[in-house]
Amino acid sequence: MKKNSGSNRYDLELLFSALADRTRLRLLNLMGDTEVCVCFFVEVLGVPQPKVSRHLAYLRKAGVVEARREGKWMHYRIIPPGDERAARVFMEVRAWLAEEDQMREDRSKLMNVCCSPIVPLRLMGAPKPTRLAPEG
Amino acid sequence: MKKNSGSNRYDLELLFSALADRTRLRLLNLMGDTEVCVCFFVEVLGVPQPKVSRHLAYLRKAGVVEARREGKWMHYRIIPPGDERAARVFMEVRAWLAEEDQMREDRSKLMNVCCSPIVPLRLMGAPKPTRLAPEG
DNA sequence: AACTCATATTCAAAAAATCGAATATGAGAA
DNA sequence: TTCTCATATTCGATTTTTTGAATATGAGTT
Repeated sequence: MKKNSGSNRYDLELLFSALADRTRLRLLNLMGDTEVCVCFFVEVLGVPQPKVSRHLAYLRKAGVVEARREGKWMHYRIIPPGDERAARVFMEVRAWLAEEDQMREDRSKLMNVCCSPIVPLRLMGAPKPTRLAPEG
Repeated sequence: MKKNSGSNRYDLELLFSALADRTRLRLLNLMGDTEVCVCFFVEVLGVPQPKVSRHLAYLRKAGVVEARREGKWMHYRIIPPGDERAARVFMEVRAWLAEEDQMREDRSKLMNVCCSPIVPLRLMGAPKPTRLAPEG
């Protein structure tokens, strides 16, 4: 991955590189405005766990998500960029994302997986996605 | 370069891949709302001509710029995406771009090069950047 | 036709990104 | 401590992207 040059406030290419990959876009879309446990990403996207982990690390290094540990589980959430311009772009991108068919499907799959009474083996006892407090 | 999958209206990754490169961002920034001749890109960015040409081709394939021939010169201009979401993101990105130091420098260098009475050899007789008509 | 000039393309090498497979880490349970 | 489970990281291989150098194209000029 590219390094953040740090010359200006926010690295444009770093952000766009982060957004230039389907798996990472799907991860961001799933986070939406909730904090999501890694195991749900693996379940919903149906990709190998190390792959999910690697892409989450990429997003972390790009500064767009943050992780929180809870026991053995890790929760990821989006952190909007501090820079105003960057934040606006990022917001628009997420709104755009949300309209794509695959992204819609992913979100409804997440809904099913976490709200259904029949829980997949993999997710027994996993902490469900929790809506984040509106910023303020 | 990635291919446009065509499933949905506009390919997100294709756009972000196009934006995930310094040279291409600088080219877009220089175009702003004017049509610019390739020779000016070469002069202002100070990079080899084939490199400029290749990146312009990339932007063309990504559908964000269009070329117009005028004799032996080629003019490039930005074409905002047809999709409303995409257009908004793209607009925000350009506004953000314009605030970066390097981008500012590039633009002022372009100003100097095309308005100064002392024209570099390379640009003798080259058609100057022309402001595009406001869309409508 | 031949020549010049601006731009585009090809080519092979270098650099970077991505991947699956295996392994490491680190927290809780026993 | 050892064991298990969720997640992270490393490894080497594959694929993709980017590059400089050389060459091709294509329009005007002579």
